Amino acid sequence: MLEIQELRQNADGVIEGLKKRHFDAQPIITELLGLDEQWRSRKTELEGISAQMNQISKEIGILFKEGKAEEANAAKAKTVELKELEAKLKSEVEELDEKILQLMYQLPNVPNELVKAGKSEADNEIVSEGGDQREYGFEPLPHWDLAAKYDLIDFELGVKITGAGFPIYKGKGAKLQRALIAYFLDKAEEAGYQEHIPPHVVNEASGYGTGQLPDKEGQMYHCTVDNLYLIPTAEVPLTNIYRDVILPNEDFSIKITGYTPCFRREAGSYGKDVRGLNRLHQFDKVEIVRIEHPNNTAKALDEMVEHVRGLLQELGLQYRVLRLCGGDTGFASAMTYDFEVFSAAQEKWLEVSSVSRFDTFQSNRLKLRFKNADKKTQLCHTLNGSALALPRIVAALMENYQTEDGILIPAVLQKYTGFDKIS
RNA sequence: GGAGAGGUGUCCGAGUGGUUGAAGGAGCACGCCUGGAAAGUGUGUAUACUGGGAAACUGGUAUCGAGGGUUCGAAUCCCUCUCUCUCCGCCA
Repeated sequence: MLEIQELRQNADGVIEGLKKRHFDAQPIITELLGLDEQWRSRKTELEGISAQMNQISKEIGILFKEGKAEEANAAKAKTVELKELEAKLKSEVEELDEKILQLMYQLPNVPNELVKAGKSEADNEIVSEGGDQREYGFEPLPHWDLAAKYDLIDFELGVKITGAGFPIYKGKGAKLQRALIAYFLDKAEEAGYQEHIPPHVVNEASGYGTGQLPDKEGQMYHCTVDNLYLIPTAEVPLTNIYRDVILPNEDFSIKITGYTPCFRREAGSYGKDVRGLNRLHQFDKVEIVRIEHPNNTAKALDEMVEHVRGLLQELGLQYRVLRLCGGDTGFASAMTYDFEVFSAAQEKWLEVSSVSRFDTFQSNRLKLRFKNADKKTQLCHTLNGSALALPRIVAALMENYQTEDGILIPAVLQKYTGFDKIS
């Protein structure tokens, strides 16, 4: 959520910035500022009345203490009218509050200055590329065929147990998952991220904290009996660790990581790119999360991008890094880098990581702050990224490392898998 | 799941209707004291919104788990929810 102060002081800047998303904020912000002005005047009025009420109550207390019951009762009569007025103003203020909040929820984050305007993924900028395209010398199989051929992943069995999008990994397929998770976590730890194993279900407050609620409710599985949500990403529990936290000084840099399964309903996305591992309802991911002083955000983002790049390089995958254009950048993000690996067998790029800076957009909701040099509280910046999401990495590894008689395991993973080839 | 006890500031802990944003203590910060330190001593020590002020600062409002209610007035009384602890039951 944007900061209302920012809108008051720099409405034009926000409107201009949001144009890069092809988002016309003008009408919302105009309405918002009007409501805000009303809100402030009502609020001032209300507080004046409350002050009077408090004063009278105090006096009544003193009168009773002095035994002047009659005067006290007379004073009580004065409050009747004030009380009515107070109630009326209070409900008006609350109503305005709610309207303002609903409008605030509709405004996405303002893109960073480096972000180019654009409508869709077609406008994303490729900022770097690495790795070589694989030459096969035979007709490569897509991963779903390889999964069947070597009995690594059983999609149909998953359908029987749960439904589409919940595959069952078997044998070396399962071991490969475990190896990747361990490898990613070890690399994150090496880079200074502290490992956490968070809950895989979260409460409503956490959903609001990172912005999944109220809007993206349909994306999450909801356990209605207990009103808990299955996490769509570790970002939710990991970032919410710092909900309602005020860090004591400005000397901080928090780096945490965690592996979790992720659950996404993906409602309405059937039929497109859903084959095999490309889009699942449950998948594994190692996430990295940072909480930074605003001065350090740009550097932190670069470090995260380099971290992910390092993983893809070690895995020997052909990849490219995209800086998303305004229109493709997530609602809460100020700037996002996507990582894609090339699948020669599917002849397309697969998104395997997304690294974003949110600046104060999340921390405003989370009430995550620090004490600055002036002893004032100030919002922290949050960042997060996948390092990495497993399914498409698995798909790319299987496809790119296939030979005619098996699938090779990249050198960095062999100590985790215990085998160097699947055949 | 059943029964009971509780949730007060950074922490401990008072407080059962009235100048209580909240005693007291600890911790922390700054000052005094000291050759230096300890001890001692003084002051300060929540968050948000809003008004005034260039700022230091200052007026107001709200906040004692959350939300409602009673009352001129609620940390204190009533209701709902939630969390923690103890006992019983169940159980990996």
